[in-house]
Amino acid sequence: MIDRHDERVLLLLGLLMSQSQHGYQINEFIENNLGNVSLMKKATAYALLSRMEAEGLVEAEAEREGNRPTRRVYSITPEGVELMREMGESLLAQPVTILPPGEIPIMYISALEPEVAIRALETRLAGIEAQLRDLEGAPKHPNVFGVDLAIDRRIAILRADRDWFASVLERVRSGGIPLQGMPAKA
Amino acid sequence: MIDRHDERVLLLLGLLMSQSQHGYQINEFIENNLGNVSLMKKATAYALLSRMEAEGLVEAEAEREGNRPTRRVYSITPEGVELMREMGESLLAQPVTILPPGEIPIMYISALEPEVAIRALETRLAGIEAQLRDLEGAPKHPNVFGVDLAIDRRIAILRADRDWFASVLERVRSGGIPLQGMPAKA
DNA sequence: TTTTCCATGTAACTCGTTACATGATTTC
DNA sequence: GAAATCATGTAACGAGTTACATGGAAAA
Repeated sequence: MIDRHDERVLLLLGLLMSQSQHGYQINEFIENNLGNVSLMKKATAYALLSRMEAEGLVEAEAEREGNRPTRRVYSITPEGVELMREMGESLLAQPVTILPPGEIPIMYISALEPEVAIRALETRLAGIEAQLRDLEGAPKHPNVFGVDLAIDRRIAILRADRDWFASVLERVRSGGIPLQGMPAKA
Repeated sequence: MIDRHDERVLLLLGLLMSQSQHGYQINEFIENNLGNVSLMKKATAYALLSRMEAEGLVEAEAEREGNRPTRRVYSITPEGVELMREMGESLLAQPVTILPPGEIPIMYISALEPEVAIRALETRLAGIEAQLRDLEGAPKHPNVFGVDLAIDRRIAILRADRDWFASVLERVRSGGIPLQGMPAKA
């Protein structure tokens, strides 16, 4: 079972690999540049960083600039580099179960009235296309390792989803999927 | 923000729509037939059902067969039917953010040694193809509403993922994606 | 002068899972 | 006689999010 947790550790290690940073900085970067890749929140990042410090994956050095709040600048340790190497490989190799949200309402399409189903599917399609435009038009990060690559994958998946919904809509319109509405309670 | 929670309510309502059932029965059905669509666990189902009863979406009737443990047979109420109608439509219309797991290691592909990356990608591809075969060969549920439809969507998405990984592997092999391994720490 | 930015951290809460308790009964 | 099945439920735990506390500095 691999989950988001390991990926978050990997993400932090990777960010510290390119340069030593403090928590605030890391969180800003994630919010500003990686919104399409990770949803990790500030509190989680801070907590993970100090846990990783306890595990020896990173080490912190206090630093004060002017009289701004003291900041803890984290650097990756050799153990961290080693773990990143291992995780990078093993997580990449591991096929992940994509159980996309939104499967349940699909199961029950046939319980909807035809016009209702068609309207809902049209809305869904429009929404997916908006997401696609958003991703396709997202600012590029050519210098920041493979963010663009990761986004490219999301685009590929989204396109497949769009095409799938389009074909279902078509089938519903042409009566290929019989909709009977809600049957009376047994 | 729609999440898995609403979908679970919808799932339970839908299951009770086709027939009144008790918790154990529902859980068995999910485990045996809906493993590809929902991962909801027993304890969650039981808790949700009693919460839904408190909300008036379902009602329970105690029933004892022989001297087996008494079971609580749930039936959907008119309020439940109404909610299901609403949720079915709104959740279907709502585009969901697919933030597939596995994006982070992709970001860091370029930090791997070429042979390592290629090996990992090959493993990943093989794993995805295994998942695909598994889904494509999954037992059909022609009588159980749209399970097959939902699985069809997963297949479409998985195929896109497979193709994407295949093309990345190709690009890595041909040097289209430069891999430099881990840079020395700054 | 009030708001926003910097910077870290804690506390409360939500949601779901695992594991356990119970007790009779059929199966091995 | 031990183990799995039926049937429901509770308790403990884990992971992550929201919201808050703090306090100086810069910006509106």
